[in-house]
Amino acid sequence: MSCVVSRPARIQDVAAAAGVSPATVSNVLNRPERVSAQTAERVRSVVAALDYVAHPGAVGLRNGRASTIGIVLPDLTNTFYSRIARGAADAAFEHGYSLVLCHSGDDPDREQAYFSMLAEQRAAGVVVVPLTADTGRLSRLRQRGIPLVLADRTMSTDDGCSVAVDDVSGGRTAAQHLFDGGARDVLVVNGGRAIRQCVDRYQGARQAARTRRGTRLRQVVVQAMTVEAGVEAGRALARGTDRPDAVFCTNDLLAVGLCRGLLEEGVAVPGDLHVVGFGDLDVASIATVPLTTVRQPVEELGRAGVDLLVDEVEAREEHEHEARIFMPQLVVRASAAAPAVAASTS
Amino acid sequence: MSCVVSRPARIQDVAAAAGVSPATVSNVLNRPERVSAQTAERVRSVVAALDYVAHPGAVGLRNGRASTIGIVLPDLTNTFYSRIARGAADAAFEHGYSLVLCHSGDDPDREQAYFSMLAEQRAAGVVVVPLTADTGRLSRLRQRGIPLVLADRTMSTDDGCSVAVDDVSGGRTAAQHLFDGGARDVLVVNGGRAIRQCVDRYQGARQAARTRRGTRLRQVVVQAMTVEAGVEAGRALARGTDRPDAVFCTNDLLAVGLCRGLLEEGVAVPGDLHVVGFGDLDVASIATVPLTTVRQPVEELGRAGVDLLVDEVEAREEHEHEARIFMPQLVVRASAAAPAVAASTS
DNA sequence: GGCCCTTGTTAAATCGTTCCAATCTCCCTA
DNA sequence: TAGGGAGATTGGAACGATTTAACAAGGGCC
Repeated sequence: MSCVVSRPARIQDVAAAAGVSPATVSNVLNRPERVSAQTAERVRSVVAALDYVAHPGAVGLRNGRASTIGIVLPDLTNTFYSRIARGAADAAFEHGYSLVLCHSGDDPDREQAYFSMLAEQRAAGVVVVPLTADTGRLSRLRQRGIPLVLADRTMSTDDGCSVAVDDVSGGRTAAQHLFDGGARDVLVVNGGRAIRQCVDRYQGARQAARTRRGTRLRQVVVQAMTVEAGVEAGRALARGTDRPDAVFCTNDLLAVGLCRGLLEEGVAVPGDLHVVGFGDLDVASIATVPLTTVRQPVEELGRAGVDLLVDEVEAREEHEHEARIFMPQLVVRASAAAPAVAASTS
Repeated sequence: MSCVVSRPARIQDVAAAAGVSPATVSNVLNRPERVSAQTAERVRSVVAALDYVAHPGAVGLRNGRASTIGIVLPDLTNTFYSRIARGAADAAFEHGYSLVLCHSGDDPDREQAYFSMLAEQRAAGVVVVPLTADTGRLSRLRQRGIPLVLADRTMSTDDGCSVAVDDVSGGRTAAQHLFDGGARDVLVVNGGRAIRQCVDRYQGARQAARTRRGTRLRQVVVQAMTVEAGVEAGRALARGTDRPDAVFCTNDLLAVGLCRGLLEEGVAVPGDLHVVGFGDLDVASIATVPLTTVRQPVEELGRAGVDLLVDEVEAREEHEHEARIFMPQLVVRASAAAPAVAASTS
């Protein structure tokens, strides 16, 4: 077998072929203004002919910084995180960085090991969805001179950029839709107080309720945010008295379960009761009763994280830290009807 | 603000502190047998004290190969691929490689661009789920001296390693379960002939049918492998005459839809009809009728891909290309009952 | 004509490792 | 005691780029 391995061209090869020094080639590529027009032209044609591309490793070594961005995620299996990864991958590709995937699997030690690894390879920066709110480990990275962007968490803009979804707004949107559909008495089926997202979403719903006179907002907290918990809540609701007009479940699994529990007990969705979920998981669109829910621009989170990072790395002085907040959007499906043509708006 | 950026230790710092040359430090770390026990001891303690770790970029430059593995995937949004990524990330972490995430988004040009990028940075190797069967672009990578492992596709072991799931076995397992449950007349609801997986799964089902006397296996091909198509198939089935005892849907979306279509028309699952799906998507476990289905060890695919790659890179001569095939497993849930205690087996 | 300034180009140092070949030590043997 | 050899250590040249400082060459000015 003829197995000719063609060595990629080095800067010296280009220099020799163009009859200039390596320094000039580097100048043509990086600071064209320092080089005469005809030299530049000649060099460029050789670059094209030899298909020359600078070796990123060598550049990284010399510049003290690799053209690499790390993304540290708790769990790739969760579509929320894999969608962040997807957005980050797109943005990194567009900016010409390579993205190092770090999946910590909910293990703080492994997360820490990834931080060290990224520091060792002098990554240009890191986008991280941290496992815990403990900022100590994060700031150590920053001390090593590696810029950091927080995703799905916020932080003071003194310390760096962050990107997140506005859960309060999401909760408000969901509740508003129910009220606009004619509901007066809305129940929020919510996860525990310890989960920031749950607290925010409920707070948003309360805001919506406050602006409508004569409405009522109740809350019930479930043990787990799973389909099973939703089924149980649905059954309880169907059997109980004082049933609300509509339910806002703070995630889609709960909502799917709730619908199922209600249907089992003969309560029709959306006939007897409107239901809104949160998250727009795949299951929302394919559920028996397609779910009206709130979609988060998750890919945008990853994308913006990388954008901000690249800005920080490349603009250096001019860069200003920023906390970018994304607004979720309502996706209307069958489980909660479109707003009746309300008298108030037209 | 006191912003002391502590420079990481270099090999020279270690050498100086231990009173030896950089070469000796390198030897201690890479070829301990060449160095006396006491020197090694001294150097090692300094390494620990200074927290020294070799700069991967410099190592890569010197060795002509970075400690980086690329993973090229069509679409991170698809859990099949993100689970591959997860397995690959775990394995890469264990082997001490960093994993560069390349999401081609079903765009061949972008896939090609990633190949070039990985070649430029002298990646140690690439795990790829290729968009097309066109091996030209792949072999070009190999010509650049970069080992390649194919995932979810097979190739001649002359050209490299590959990892895949045995869809024939999966189809057989699914059908066997139905026959073991007492079915004599099984319908396969399948995707198009153009999809390799569909063909294989059906073939497996046929094998299972052949080994049982007095059984019948039919097939119906649907336009798309979606819930909607499944619903339609379910309704048609319920209304039609000559209804089978059991149905094997070659993916879970079809199966979920089928169950729904059947139930709408008053056919009970598993009461009147057993249903088996394929894939074990999230939706399988949370569907109204929890789905008996076939689980593929997808994470193992990514994990094994990286393992094989690392073996090829590190064992060099001794490495033998390998086509590793993984066996899917049946997950029994409600939609198809556990086998009756058959007279034949006991 | 000598001096200085500008413009374009380049030699050489540097980044942090690895590895080959050379050197140095020490001990054993003749 | 000189010579030889084994074992441990080290100097220095890569690897492939960037960048600083220096150097020619040409032009304007006194």
